[in-house]
Amino acid sequence: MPVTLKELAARARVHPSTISRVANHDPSLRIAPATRARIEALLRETEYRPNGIARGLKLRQTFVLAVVIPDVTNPFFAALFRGVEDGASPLGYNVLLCNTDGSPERQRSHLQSLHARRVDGVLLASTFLNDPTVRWVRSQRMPYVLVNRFSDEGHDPFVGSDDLLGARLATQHLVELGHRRIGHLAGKATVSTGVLRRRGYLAALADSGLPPDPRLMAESGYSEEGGAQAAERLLSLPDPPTALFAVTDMTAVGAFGAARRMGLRIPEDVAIVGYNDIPLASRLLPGLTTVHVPIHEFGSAAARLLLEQIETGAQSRRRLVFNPELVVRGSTVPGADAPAGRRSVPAFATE
Amino acid sequence: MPVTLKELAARARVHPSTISRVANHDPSLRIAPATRARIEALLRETEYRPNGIARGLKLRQTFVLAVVIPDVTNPFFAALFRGVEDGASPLGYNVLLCNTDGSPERQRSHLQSLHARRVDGVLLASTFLNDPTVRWVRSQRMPYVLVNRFSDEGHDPFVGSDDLLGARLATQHLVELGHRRIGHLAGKATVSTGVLRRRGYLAALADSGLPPDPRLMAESGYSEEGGAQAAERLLSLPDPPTALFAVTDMTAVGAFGAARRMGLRIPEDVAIVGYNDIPLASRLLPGLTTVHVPIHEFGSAAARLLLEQIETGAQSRRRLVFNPELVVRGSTVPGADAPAGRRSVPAFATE
DNA sequence: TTGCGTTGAACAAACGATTGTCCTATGTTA
DNA sequence: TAACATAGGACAATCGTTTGTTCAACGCAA
Repeated sequence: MPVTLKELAARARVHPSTISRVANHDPSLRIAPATRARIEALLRETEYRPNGIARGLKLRQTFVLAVVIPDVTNPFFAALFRGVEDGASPLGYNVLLCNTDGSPERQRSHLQSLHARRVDGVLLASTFLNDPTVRWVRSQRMPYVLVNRFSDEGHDPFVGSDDLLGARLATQHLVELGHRRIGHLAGKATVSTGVLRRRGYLAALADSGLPPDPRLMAESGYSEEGGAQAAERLLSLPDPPTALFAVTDMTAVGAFGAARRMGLRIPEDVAIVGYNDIPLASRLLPGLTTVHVPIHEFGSAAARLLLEQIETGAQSRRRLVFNPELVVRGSTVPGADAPAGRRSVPAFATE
Repeated sequence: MPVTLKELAARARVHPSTISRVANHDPSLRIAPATRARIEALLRETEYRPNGIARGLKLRQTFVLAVVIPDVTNPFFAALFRGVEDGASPLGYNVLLCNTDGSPERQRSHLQSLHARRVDGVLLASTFLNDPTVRWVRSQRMPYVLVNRFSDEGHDPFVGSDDLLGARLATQHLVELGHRRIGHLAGKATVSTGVLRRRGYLAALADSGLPPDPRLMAESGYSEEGGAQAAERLLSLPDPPTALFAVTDMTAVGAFGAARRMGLRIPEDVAIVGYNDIPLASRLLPGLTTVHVPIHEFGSAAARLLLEQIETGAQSRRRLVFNPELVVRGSTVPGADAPAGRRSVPAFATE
């Protein structure tokens, strides 16, 4: 059993509060040098650490954050988590990780659990548009930040990238390469990234005077499996697309597999563009052309935003939107593998 | 502010303890049906959830576990974590994730923090041989399980695979393919997997009457970067190896890159074998021949072992050792990509 | 000697929940 | 009617810290 204040107090023949004050370096404490020395020796000797639970109860602060994501097995979210931990850990916070697998129910139950545990704040990267769980979190006045996906435009503290722009860049790139039939492996209509990237795709087509073709858009979700199925559907069309813009790198990876199984060459038979620039993207053969976003910074910036709210005790509405950048690799341009190490800077920050 | 027992008690005109008993379905509680109904209605109406902190203080149980790993960005550890969460979450536990980046100091400070927080138990997958931190954890009588790596032979509850056997299978496979100069991208001598896999490699060579060549062994660590460097060193030898056994899939991935940059064909110029069978392994081109271990099950089994200790309150010494299986893919045998979906079963469990 | 300012700590009330024990009305039995 | 169960809750201690307040003893000046 770890040592308690009371036990130390008994050994030092002082009151527990005195030990507490010495341990916490209370500046308002007046104490005889000898007593202080005795107590400090005892603290060192016993390696006393205050019971975090009791401390949390009294201080109403647990120094625990939580990250809620669909699946840490997805490299995007793993990197995101690292960003959060790297941002929060040096300040003494520990971070809980909760996977939802895209289930609203699981998201909800995780958040209720986190709330009951009195975590100091939550980072949400698994939310839907108009998400009831987000409304619940708001109503509980529990500090939170939305990451990558938003829920209700402009209502929440948010860190992410300009999805519309990113998707536009990606699609534009394909247009400029001469593609006329460009397919889209789309995210869900219930998720902001799905909607915005689709919109960016359509906007780029419109810019170029290309007519949108509903048959060239297939909802793939965000998994490799979904990407493979959707890609197979599109590529089996009588008049198949010559290029695909996938809502996500993992989706694009699925498309890679599907194209390979169908005996199609990349990029000669079908060019593929992804989104996020996860590490895997540059390791594919050919490299995956994709839209780079600073994933790790999403996490650390979100952590900062969250900690800021926790410290000030005030709900923030700051939105940090990074500028996405196109990274051209071999999956669209033969032999054009880009050098690694790009960076993004915040495009703009409102409020 | 979330509602407290005291507030509910005031509203229901009963004592807080009564509310508590109703909320917890205390079987020994005798109460008038009307009162019970009134309280239950109140509980539902206010969506009362007991303050987890206060509860933890009283019950001396937090329902929080922690997973300590080098880096969740590594797919192996991401999958491991999922296994743990999937095993623990249904029982009401939340899981903290701590990354050490292989630093003993960070590992130590994380564990001290976790201990002060009174987490119910810890899963350690970042330990070294003869790790002082493990000894400290033991001395604190904090429930723990070592995963994948062990520290002091047979002293700790452990879940992992038979590294010696796995490495032997891998190397044997290369021998059987006719390779005579087989290099090893070795893990660290301070980590059990590093030592055992190296030993397995040497054992397989010995079995085949092949003399070990110190120049064919290069310490690569466990990162892709390290694997690339070590591979480049070996492949630049005047008399380079025709095959490489990498301590880890990520190391092998690094070797892939290095070989490619040197203009070597895989497997014609150099065959490569990895270890762990992370999802990435089957997506490489050619697919990576590797030693399959049930990563997700490592996590869930370890969680079970940990929870068992927590429930019984007894330190366990059970060791769960899974049987590794060789998965042959294109990186050793041209065009031989294995079907996905292998399974391992526990080879044996001691004590 | 009285009074006052300091010094050096002790006291005690939280923070919210859990749980063993005690108390007070009823109703029942002899 | 006295004695006694029993039902239905109230009481209070406790988990380990933190922190505002109080208090005894001492030194010093008047």
